[in-house]
Amino acid sequence: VFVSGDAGILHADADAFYASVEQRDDPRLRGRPTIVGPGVVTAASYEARAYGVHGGMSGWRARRLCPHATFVTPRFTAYTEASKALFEIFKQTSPRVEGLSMEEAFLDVRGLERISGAPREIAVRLRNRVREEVGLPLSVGAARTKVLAKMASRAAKPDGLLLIPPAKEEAFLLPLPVESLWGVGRVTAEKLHAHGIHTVGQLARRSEAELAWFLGPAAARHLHAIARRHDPRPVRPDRRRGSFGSQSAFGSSPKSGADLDARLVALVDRVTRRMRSAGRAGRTVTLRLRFDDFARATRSRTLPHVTDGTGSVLAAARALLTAATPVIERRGITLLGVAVTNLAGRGFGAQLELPLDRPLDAALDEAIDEVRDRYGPDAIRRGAALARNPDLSPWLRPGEEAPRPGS
DNA sequence: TCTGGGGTCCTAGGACCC
DNA sequence: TCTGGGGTCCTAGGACCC
Repeated sequence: VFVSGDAGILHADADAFYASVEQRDDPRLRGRPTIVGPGVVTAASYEARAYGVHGGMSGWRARRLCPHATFVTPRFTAYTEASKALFEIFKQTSPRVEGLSMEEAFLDVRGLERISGAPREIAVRLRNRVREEVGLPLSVGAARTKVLAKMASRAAKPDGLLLIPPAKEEAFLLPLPVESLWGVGRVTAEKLHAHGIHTVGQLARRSEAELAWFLGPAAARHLHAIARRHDPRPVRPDRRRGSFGSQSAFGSSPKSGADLDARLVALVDRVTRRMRSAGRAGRTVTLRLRFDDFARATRSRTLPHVTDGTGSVLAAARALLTAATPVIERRGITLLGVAVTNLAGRGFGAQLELPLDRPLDAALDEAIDEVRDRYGPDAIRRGAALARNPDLSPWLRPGEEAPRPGS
């Protein structure tokens, strides 16, 4: 017996997104190795990946590996358009869509079988629609949890579909190397290897307390759970971003103070422009630095008021840059970045229609359940604190007074 | 692996409060 | 001047992801 809820979370991911858009728009590129981004590879088509080219690689290295590849300069407006079209179809497929980036999202399709069919049918239709209406290849993973769905779509690539029924979860997951787990990178993999843990199966046999000794409590809890196929995180449709940032890298030749200030002004302008068009404002300004030896540092200041204004963000960023001048002169600078975090308007909510014949209490209980379901068991406590205290920073508007520290 | 640009989440220490 | 137990907020760094 196969119940749809058993593999009702889809992870949909457009393959080699930027490169696929380029191949779609220029027929000459189809079937040929295509690399987006001179300088650094931002995307490589699967034809180019066959030669060992991958994202993040320097352009000259990619050229050496695959000399006959076509190099294309990125066209971000085209990618933004394609992303919109993609998400339009995602949202028509399920009311619960959580975007992870321009080209990938989780879709909760549980409970849709009477309307749309079983997860596999939904996934097949989704892939067809994206191919026909957007012209892009889409890989889809379907499983009971987010992690499994994400890893299934990765295994399905390129242009594939993989559904993992609950009975097959262990066979799929346990033999995999730990580094293939979503969230395990180089550092964590090395730590696990040092403790004799190489496969997910070996990880699943260790206790959380043991892992916590060398991974820290949060990573231990997370990895312990997902190795045992526990992942209760719901698909969250209305997540809002937590920061706006912009950075630019430049060569290691000496930079004058005036050069740096000009760059700073441009960065702040970009960031605050984007904030204003998104209708967001924040309180913490972070200056990001990278030195000649590629070491990084950040300097940040939290303002008493949220702001989206070029002037106030620039003033804070300038003060941080001035304070950092001795370090910059000593070590040399190769990257400057500005970010605004601590954004207002990060709350939790659920709206329900309230039929006139329903008692308010029942509807309220239902709304509370819905919030708990969407945002986690902790959300009510956090949300209640916000609701009781209108002065808390997340709901401040630009210019409103923020609470003093300690309140 | 000689390194772009945009993000998320977690950890740890310290100042400060009752 | 030795010091309990429970908190909040800010800063800086780091791992990880696309």
